[in-house]
Amino acid sequence: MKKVIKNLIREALKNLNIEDVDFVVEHPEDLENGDYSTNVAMVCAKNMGANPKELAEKIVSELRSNLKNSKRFDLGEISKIEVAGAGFINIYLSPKFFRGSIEEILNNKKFAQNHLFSGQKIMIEYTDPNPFKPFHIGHLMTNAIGESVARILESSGATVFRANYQGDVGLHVAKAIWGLRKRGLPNPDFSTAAKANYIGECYSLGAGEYEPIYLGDAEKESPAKKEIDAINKKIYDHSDKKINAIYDWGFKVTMEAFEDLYKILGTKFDFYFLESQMAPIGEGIVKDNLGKVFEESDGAIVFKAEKHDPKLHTRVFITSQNLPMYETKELGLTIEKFKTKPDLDFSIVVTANEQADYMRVVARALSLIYPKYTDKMKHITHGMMRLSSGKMSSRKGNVVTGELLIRDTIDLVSERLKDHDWDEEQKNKIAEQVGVAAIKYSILKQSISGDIMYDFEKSISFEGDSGPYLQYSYARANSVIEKAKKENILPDPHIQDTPVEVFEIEKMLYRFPEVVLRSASEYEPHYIANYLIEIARAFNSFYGNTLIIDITDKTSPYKVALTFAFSFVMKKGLHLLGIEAPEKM
RNA sequence: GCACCCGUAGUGAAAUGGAUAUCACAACAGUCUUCGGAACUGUCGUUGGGGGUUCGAAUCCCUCCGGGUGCACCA
Repeated sequence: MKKVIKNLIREALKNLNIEDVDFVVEHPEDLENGDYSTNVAMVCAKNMGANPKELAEKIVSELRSNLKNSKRFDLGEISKIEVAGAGFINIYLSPKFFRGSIEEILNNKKFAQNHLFSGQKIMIEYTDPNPFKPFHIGHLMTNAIGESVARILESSGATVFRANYQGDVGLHVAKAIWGLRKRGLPNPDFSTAAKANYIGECYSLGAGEYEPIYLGDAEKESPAKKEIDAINKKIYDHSDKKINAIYDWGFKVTMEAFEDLYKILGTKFDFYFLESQMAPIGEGIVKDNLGKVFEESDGAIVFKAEKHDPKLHTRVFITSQNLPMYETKELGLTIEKFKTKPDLDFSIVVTANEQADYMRVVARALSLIYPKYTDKMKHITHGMMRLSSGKMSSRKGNVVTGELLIRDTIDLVSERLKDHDWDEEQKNKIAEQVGVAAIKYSILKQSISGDIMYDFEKSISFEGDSGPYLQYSYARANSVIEKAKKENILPDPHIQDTPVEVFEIEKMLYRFPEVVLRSASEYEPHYIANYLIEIARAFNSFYGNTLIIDITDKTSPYKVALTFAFSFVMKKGLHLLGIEAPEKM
């Protein structure tokens, strides 16, 4: 439709002998100002030194006569063209157009899909929790964003591979194992989640004890540090059977606990990469390029990125102790991804924005070594989940674990569901879906770059601008459809008897594909979240003010069709956010 | 200190350089005979300060103020 309007205007300009210009056709913020609006008159007037309003009137009368005469454009889909404000031309679509769009939504299974990434293979890495450490709400944020972006890309024609990258070795593991030896292993009867939680506590204990002891101005190495460093060495060289046993047990428990969470969250990873396996690959790359890209400095191997870009800085890749840093493992990881899927068009990594600068340095090093990957790496950074009381750190133990947040939220939902006489299993399933929706929506409703304040008191919302509100409106539409079936009123979008009024909801549903396209091109799920809130509000308003099911009403089949179209778009939209749409709640 | 990101009602957010800056929460006032009140209808209230570019600025540029993150052997 947008293209049709643009062409119409171009033709009008040609007839009026006005030079073609760049102009925009967009949806005005307020539906009062039409369905589409253009600034063409203002742009032309500026070039010609003319009065924008007068010019707009001229263009409009030309448009009107073209619409009447042209066989190409007289589709009866435009009902009104007006000049408004400082010289805007507002275009109002006709009921015929809206009714056609409802039919399109009902009949076209591929409605809402676009071809932005058609045929492309994309790997997206997100979540990245570390075994032996808690799954905190930052991981929840990365997971929600990564999963949503993955689904949006799929809906734009891409084949997406989901990847997870986990730190299975390193000091954090030694700290957790030190804590486990101090406190003993947990009760074997504990659930997987409780065991994982226990391991997280042991990690915090070890991390706390590892810190130096402060004595006035001086500081002293803690006795635990030596022990933890010794454990760390044994983990690397697998020399201690007892430690190996604890390691294998702890690794299995935490990975299983993560897997349980992914299931609740609706993520299924295709590939798992482990840091310990990336390290030797990265080391090989660094050593092969020593003297070319990397250089020695104070015994370490570094990359002086500022030589290539003054905004970048030097980073150590291999320490003076000959240990590979995270940077080196990241090199190995990227290469390994392209080795796993050689026909990958590009590879996306999703992390918090604190990693933005260092990723730029790594990407620079990589593109010097493998120029062919330069345009195939994309880093998406998001804001941080933060507490009112400063930065969250699993080292300090002041974390809200993701598992705890999910469980508490689900409990809240269960409380509200307890009066329904559905069976327990169904209730639990719905509570899970609604709880996850509340959490995910609170993350995805805003632009990914912003930080999210997590407030213990307010927690998660279920009303108004919330995930459950979206699900509620879907469930409501669904129950209307159920009732229509019973009354034997079949949805029919193209009957002659349609309501005189065009509802707000009709004016919004046809815009869904544009919203998805924009979300895909900017990697920003929040456009979809905002759009869904708008249509949910419009539908609830329609529902509240109109009787949909009414045998005596000839327009009832159309209203049922409209309800169908809404429920289709809502379900699809929720899916793109990684949120389930329960039939009832 | 240097680099990057960010300042929008009491709170959380939205807004391709476009119109009277949008939405929710909170607060206040209504709706409860129709299909699910996790709802609907209203009221209230906002672009950190100062310059500039533009027909037009929350948006672009400069500057000041305030916040966050990163900056050599952690991940």
